[in-house]
Amino acid sequence: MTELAEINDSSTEALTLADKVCGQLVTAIVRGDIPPGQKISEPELARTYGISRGPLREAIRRLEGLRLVVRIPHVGARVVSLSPEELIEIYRIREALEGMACRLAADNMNEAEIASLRELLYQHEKNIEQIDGRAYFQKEGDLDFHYRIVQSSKNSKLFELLGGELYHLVRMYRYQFSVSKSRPQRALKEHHRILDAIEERDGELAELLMRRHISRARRNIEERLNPTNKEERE
Amino acid sequence: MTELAEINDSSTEALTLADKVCGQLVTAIVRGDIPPGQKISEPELARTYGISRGPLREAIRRLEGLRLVVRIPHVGARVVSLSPEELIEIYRIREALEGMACRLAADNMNEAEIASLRELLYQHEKNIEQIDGRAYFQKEGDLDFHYRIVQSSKNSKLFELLGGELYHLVRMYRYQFSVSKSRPQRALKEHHRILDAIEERDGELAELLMRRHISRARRNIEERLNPTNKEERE
DNA sequence: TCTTTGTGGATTGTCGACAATCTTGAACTG
DNA sequence: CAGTTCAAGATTGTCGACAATCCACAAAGA
Repeated sequence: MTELAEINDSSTEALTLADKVCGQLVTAIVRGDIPPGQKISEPELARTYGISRGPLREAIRRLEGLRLVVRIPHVGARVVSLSPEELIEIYRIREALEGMACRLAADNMNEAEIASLRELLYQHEKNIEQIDGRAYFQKEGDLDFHYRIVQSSKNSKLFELLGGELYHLVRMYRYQFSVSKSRPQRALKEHHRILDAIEERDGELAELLMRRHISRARRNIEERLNPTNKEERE
Repeated sequence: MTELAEINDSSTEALTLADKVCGQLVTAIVRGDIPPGQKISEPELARTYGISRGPLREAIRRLEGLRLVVRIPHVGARVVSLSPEELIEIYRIREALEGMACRLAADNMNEAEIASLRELLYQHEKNIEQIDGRAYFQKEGDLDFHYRIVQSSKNSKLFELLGGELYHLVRMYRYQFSVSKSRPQRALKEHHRILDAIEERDGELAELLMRRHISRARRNIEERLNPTNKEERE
């Protein structure tokens, strides 16, 4: 977990209470400490985090913007619970957007960034070998790769979209379904190929490979959720 | 302006004050009543809308999530001011996402929706003929068309993304640069063609046409912002 | 017994006041 | 005269209390 932090606990910054608690809530929700569908009680949470209800409410409003909670006026907020369909939808969106990001990254990524990203992949390789069975770090590691590609696309709006709401939802899903360790070696190989294409400034190929990569992950999920009927729409 | 309302004033609903003011602020910002870059003073706005600072702050937090304001802790919030580059970025994202939405819409739109959308286009036609010069309604009208396509894609996450933050920014741009009346007839023709493709359930063609449509709009903007250097990257 | 209604409790929404921080302008010094 | 420091004012952040709304459960009636 490197830049993925973004909004996180352990903040010695000049952040406001609401921002700090918002970050803590994000990680709590993503990790499943607050399970999907659970009601969010303002008084209870306020006591838990030792703050007043004012900042807490602002934090919840921000979580709403991140699509991590759903709020109903005069009733309360609940942690979002992704349906399988919505999860697939997200992956289809990622396919389109990250494919685009990859193409842009091939144009805009500088040598240092490429080298640094390659280094990251080598570290993932070591992690996979070491912990083997429970590919725990790989989970966030994979997202790190994707995150940095998007970042290197130098398209700030794309970065906001993918790095903002979509990634938190994907992270949440990964933690809770613990889908990973499914195919770390293969995924890593695909990452290397994608980076190869970027290094050669072949944006078209990079986009194609990234789309395939995410598409495979999506089909992987679809099979896992629908183990019976093997024939998909294509 | 039909469904585009979404969050709006004139709400007799059981909405909370914060939600109502949030909607009012959205339209105020989109229409330029609060110009880009302007500082948002909490006490002043609270007096203006006749509410306390509490709900107002929550509304601002939501605007932050919609990317309509940028907030700096302990300093304050400012209305976002889009750079030309960011605007182009948004159009590139729309190209990818709405293209995808169009493909999905070709599969998932039912006959009634298609007929209704066709009707909308006829109304636009009449509007254009009537007011001719100042194609005012067409501005929101165009967005209505796009909005409904996205809606009919039946991909809820896609709808959230495009209907949420991206559209408000596009609407804001349209109002402020008043770029429209540029090519209403041509745009309308393209809309009809897109709908034709959807009617024939030709998702591939529908996607292609939508991408071209948005791409043209983007190039239109690029020329307007960079009138001198005619040679673009392609 | 099932439905309906009403009341009690709890939760959400709103407000005004206080504390912490930033900004601005003037006074002071080199 | 330029640059720095500091203090006053204003603004943002936080809190606790009150009002409005919803929910659950119990009691009454059909």
